[in-house]
Amino acid sequence: MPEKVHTRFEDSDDDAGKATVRPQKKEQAAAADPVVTEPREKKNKKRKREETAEVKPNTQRVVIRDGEKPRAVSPAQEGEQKRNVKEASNGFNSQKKHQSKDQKMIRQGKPSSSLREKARALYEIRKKLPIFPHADEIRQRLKKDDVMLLVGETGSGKSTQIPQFLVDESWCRPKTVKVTAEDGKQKDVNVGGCIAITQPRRVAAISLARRVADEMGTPLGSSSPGSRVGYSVRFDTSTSPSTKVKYLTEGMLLQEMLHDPWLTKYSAVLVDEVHERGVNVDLVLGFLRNIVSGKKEGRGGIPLKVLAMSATADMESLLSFFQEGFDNAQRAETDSTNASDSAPNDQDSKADEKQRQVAVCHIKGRQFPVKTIYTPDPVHDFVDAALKVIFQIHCKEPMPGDILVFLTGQETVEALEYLVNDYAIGMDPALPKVQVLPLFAALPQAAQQRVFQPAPPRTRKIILATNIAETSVTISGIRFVVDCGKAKMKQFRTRLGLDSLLVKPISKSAAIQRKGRAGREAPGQCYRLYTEKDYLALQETNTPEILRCDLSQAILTMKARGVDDIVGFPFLTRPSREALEKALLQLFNIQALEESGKISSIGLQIAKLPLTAPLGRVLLAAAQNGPNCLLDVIDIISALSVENIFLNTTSEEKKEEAEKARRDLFRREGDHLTMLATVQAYAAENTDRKAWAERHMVSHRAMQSVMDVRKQLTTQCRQAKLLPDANACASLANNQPDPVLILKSFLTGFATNTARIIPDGSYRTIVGNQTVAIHPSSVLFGKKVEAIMYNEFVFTNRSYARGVSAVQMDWVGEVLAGQ
DNA sequence: GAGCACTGC
Repeated sequence: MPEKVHTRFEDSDDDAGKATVRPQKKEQAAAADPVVTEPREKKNKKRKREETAEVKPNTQRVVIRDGEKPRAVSPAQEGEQKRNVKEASNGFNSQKKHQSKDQKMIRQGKPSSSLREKARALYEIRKKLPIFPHADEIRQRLKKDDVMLLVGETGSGKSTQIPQFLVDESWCRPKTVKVTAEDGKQKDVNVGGCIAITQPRRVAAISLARRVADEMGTPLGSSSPGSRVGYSVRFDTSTSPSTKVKYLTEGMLLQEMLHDPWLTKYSAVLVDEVHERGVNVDLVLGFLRNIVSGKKEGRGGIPLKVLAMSATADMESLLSFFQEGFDNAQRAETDSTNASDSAPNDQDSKADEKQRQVAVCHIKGRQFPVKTIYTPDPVHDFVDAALKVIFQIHCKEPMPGDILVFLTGQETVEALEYLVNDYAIGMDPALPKVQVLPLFAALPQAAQQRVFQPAPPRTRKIILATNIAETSVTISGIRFVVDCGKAKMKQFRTRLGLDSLLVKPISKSAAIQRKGRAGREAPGQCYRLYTEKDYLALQETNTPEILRCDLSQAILTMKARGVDDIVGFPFLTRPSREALEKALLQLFNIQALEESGKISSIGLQIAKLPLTAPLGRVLLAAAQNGPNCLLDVIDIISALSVENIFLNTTSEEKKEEAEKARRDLFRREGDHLTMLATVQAYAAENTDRKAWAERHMVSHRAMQSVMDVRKQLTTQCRQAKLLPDANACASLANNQPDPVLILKSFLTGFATNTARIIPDGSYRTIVGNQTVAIHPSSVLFGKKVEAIMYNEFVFTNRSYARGVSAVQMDWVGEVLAGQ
């Protein structure tokens, strides 16, 4: 029989009970305070003593330099990150004379003395984190309840500390249970033993893992079989057989669920940065709710602890989300017990009731006060307003103190950059100098790095940034924030099937996040280029991505993980019926779903690929056309799945230069074959790829990602027997690409993304008859062909097709007829 | 005549 595991309480601590809650006024008020009452502190001390006594040498707690999670500096630094991780995991900081001894100990799974020392030093810093006094409270609550929600402001230390608080809890130990397999047979399954912490970004997952490994005095990831801390992100997984704490991206956890829907490896899943509300986090939360509120058959009944962590206080919706899951389950259970007429005994039903609570906990962050200054009147031109505020700050406020300005996009950043530099020329020479630094994603890597370098003496840095500085990048030295109150947002319009990229007001929580950037190191000031009234009228939180995007991938993800009834899936925010239906239809059109709505074998294959559903379909279609075609299509898809492989051309002369440099890569068939030529030329370059990229005005950084994706896709296609082994492929390498076969493969996934030319020379979509223009970045821009196929349909100033190739009407007809 | 930000065995 499966080991029956009910969550029981080893103690009925009133204190903990009070804190465990449905939303109660009292508790929230108490929790909002910076907390830490006398008695609790004493209790913690006692608990800590107990713990120290039972700590094994390699569980020694450790470290942290400051409260903030060790965010990497820029997403593009990832390559460097990887290298750093490798260095950290190979060499540590051990002195040479200790190395062999250390390595021996590491092989045995024991921390070296240098690791322990480092950990001990870090422990002193950890102790000062705001979260630290809450360790016992968090342990108590999770011992009792399966679900906990935690609001931990920036700098509270939640992402690094909580896994360490929990890793030695008794419920965190692996157990062997009997589980009924699909074939009806009973089999032994190991359940639990590891804690997963999800992150929205790869850099965060890796750097958190590195920090926590240091704190725990254990080597990182795959560097040693005894390593207790690891991470898993796309292209880079580093874990060991002893991994107890694993940082991973949300996408990676979803991927793991494809093979292990019950997450049997894990005793707990901590979902971090829930407030960012990407699609993946919503899916993860839905799946987790199903697990915690169900019977956990696949886990032999062993609970999975779930801790959702957020930086903003909006926990109401999450609370009712999980509570609703428990309530539904309770109701279903009561119904079935009543039906079978066997009344549960009192104790059990009481236990069940208590088990189905959701704990809530608030932790104050460590943040300096930031004064907010609003404009008295609405601002019409925020670039102009920002210019004035920048110089007002610069003239009035003492040094040091850099200024971070939030703008909407490259265009406004560059406009303001020009204005500030222009104005600075006439500035009083007695004033400190200014250094203007633009920061946006499309900026080349070297230019992005300048933002992190210290300014020359007597110089104030003025960083003009897009949203990239809101979450992805942390810059030190900022004391002043100027917030225009707007951001460019992507919104998928279901009815038109197009993405819009429009400037929209930000939410209150985004405004708070931006403001917070001024108070990381000292008290700061935030100048909002809008009125207080406007602020108060802002939407509370960001619109969840699931309401703003094409849902076909999300739905395929659900179907592939056994959710047949999409309408019955617990969405934290439910998308519109129209959006769901549109996505189902789209999946049906590419044969990923059967008519019944069940996932097809094609759909299952697509779901395993790290691609959007249409691109996955293209890959499978290409496989039907033989290995030659598949290899070429993989090259193109790889280029399509990274942002712009061609460098931006700002000036007119640069543009000409670029055209010249890329002439040999240009293909008249369109962007797809041009990308193929580029990827193949880059891959064939064996001496200096970086120089090659520079010569051709191609982004070396983007091409490195292309090669990563290409490798991943090739490996997966081999595993799926869609491609012969490497040797056989090598002999195909020199074959000439077949443009017709390649483009027809693409049409299988993109038949509805097609347009034909009309007599006035413009293009109209074949399905829907909407006007669409070829994007200026396309090699077909300004060209007139019978019909076009495109990967993206985007609205900015007008409707643009991006990723465009020329096709023939009869090819489109063939594919559409086939659907 | 134009490119918010993330992410995937």
